[in-house]
Formats: sequence, C-alpha cells, structure tokens
Amino acid sequence: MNSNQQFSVSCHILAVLTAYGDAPVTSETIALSVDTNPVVIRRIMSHLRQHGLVESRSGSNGGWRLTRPASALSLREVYQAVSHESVLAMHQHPNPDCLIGGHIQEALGGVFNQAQTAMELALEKFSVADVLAETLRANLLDRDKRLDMSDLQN
Amino acid sequence: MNSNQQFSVSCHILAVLTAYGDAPVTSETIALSVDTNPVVIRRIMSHLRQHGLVESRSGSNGGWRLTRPASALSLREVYQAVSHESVLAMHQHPNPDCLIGGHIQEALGGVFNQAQTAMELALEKFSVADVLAETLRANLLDRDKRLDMSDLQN
DNA sequence: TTCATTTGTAACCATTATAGTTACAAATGA
DNA sequence: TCATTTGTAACTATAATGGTTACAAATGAA
Repeated sequence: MNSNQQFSVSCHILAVLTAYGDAPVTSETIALSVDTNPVVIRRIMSHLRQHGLVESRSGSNGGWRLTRPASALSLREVYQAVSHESVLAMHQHPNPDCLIGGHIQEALGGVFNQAQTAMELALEKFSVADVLAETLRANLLDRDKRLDMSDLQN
Repeated sequence: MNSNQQFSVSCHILAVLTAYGDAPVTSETIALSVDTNPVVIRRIMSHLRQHGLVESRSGSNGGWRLTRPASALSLREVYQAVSHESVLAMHQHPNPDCLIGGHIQEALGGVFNQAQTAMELALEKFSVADVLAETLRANLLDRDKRLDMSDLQN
C-alpha cells in the first residue's frame, strides 16, 4: 500500500458534505462513512479549512459545511490543500564533486515539475460534484446488478 | 521528505551509465556518485534489469551497462521499472453500507488513473539522454558562474 | 588452479511517515 | 447548566524505506 491516503479521504469527505447540502455534518458521521476515527477526519478537515474549502461550527447542531458549490471545487484545489510533497521525490545529497552528481538535481527538477503539473492539470478537470455524481451513478449500476442477481434466483 | 527516491536515483544511475558509454560501471562507482551504499544501487539495478533496461557481468571488469542507446530510453519506462504504486493512493475499506462509501472507490479510480497517465505521459517526453545532456549543461553554466566569481576577485 | 573482483540477495537495524487512539480544553447552542 | 462538537496535543502500532553486514556465486586475471 502506498502512503498518504489523505487526498482520497478528502474527496470522500467532500462528496459527503456535498450530499448533505447546507446541513452541517459531524466528524462522527463522516468517520462512519470513511470507516476511521473522527480525529482522522478532523485532522484532514484542518487542512481543508485552512485553504478555505470548508467551514466548521462547534457545539450542538455543529459540524462541517462546504464554503462553495461543489461544482466550483476542483480536485486540484483539494489535492493542493492536503499534499505537502511532490509525487516524485528527489534523492538527497548526491556527490557534489561528481560531474553528474553535482548537477543531476537541477536536470531532474525540471522534469519532475512538468510531471507534477501534468498530473495536477488532470485533477483540475474534475470537481467534487463530478465525484459525487459518479459515485451515485456507480451506486445505481450496482443496484441494477443486484436486481439482476435476484432475478436469477426467481 | 517524501518516500521512495528510487526513480530519482534510477535516473542518476542511468545518466552515469550513459556517460560511461560501453564500459561497464561497478555498483561501487555509481554509489560514490549517488552517495549511498552499493547494495542500494544493486537493489535498484535488480528492477532495471528485470525490465531489460540494463545488463550486468560479475567478476573483474564486471559491472553494469545499458542495453540500449540512452536516447531510446524514456523516463516513463524507468519510472515503471521501479514504481510499484500509483502516485495517488486510494483509502481502504470505506463503509460498504453507505451510499457514498460503498462506491466512492469506483468514482475515484477513474480520476486517479487519468492523473497517473497524465504524469507518465509527461515523463515519456524525456529520455535518459536528455537528463544527461541537461546535467552537463547545468555543469557548464555553473562553471561559468564560478569563473565570474573569480573574475570579481581579480 | 588460485585469487581478487563483482554481482545477487538475504537479513537486520534505524528512521520516518502514517493512521489510529485517548484525552481534554474551548466553543456553542438547547 | 449541560450535552454536543470542534481543535489539538500526545502517544502507539504499523509499514516503508534506506543503509548496512554478510556471504554465496560468477567471472576473469595471474
């Protein structure tokens, strides 16, 4: 398993908030859907809030809400809110006295940046609303499939 | 620091092999340039060899060589030889009984695949020969800069 | 044949990142 | 006043990674 599932969980969280519309959703509720601890949710929310994607309220009837329509919230923004590293990691301290070791990082830096940008541009094509819509569509397809299965048993 | 520097180190290794042309290069020599242990190099080489990018010979005058011209070796192939995970990790076991948790993975899967492909296509635009050329270019620029510095001191 | 060199790989350790958990102060509204 | 909920610190367990030691097998030179 690759590390850092925070982006994936963030998309899940935001899809849930979208589904709830204006009603505030608690960390507890979200944690049940994601199947994790509420603190894990709050930890991620902390990043999303710092980037202005969500807002929170304490106390009863408290919880989380989107600050914008989900259709205006791109996955690139979500990614940038919770990602602190590039997808391609540079190796550290190559030998500076070597003709290659001394300057390989500059050469790779340009390549890595282009790869990173290409990936983020792909994410930018999708919104949180798209994710929810696709999830619900998969739901319907699965429901149909299950109906077919029960048909077979009749 | 982000994990997995193997792709970065692989590019470094292959640039070194390119610079040495047909002469076999030992893990020891490469390790000195990368500044790591020779076993770390061999570990990575093992992947590159399994994908047919390099070949090895034991014993004296042994070492590593490219199996192809560096200009015909794209960074995408290098990436695929040493990467075992997607850049975006899916979160595990969301609640299957939840309308969203039950199908979010299918929705995100498509998005993640597009992002992964976009990144790899960006890598495909570069060859190992490009990396070496850019490294040497950075070398020359740096040499010029240092010459300027010493000019100032005259 | 013998020996130095080098790969190939297993095994182990230290470090780090992450997810999960407990705990509790602060905020909020009923 | 109290139950609810966020916000955050602190701790633990787990897993991945890089580094290291060790050694068998291959290879070519002396």
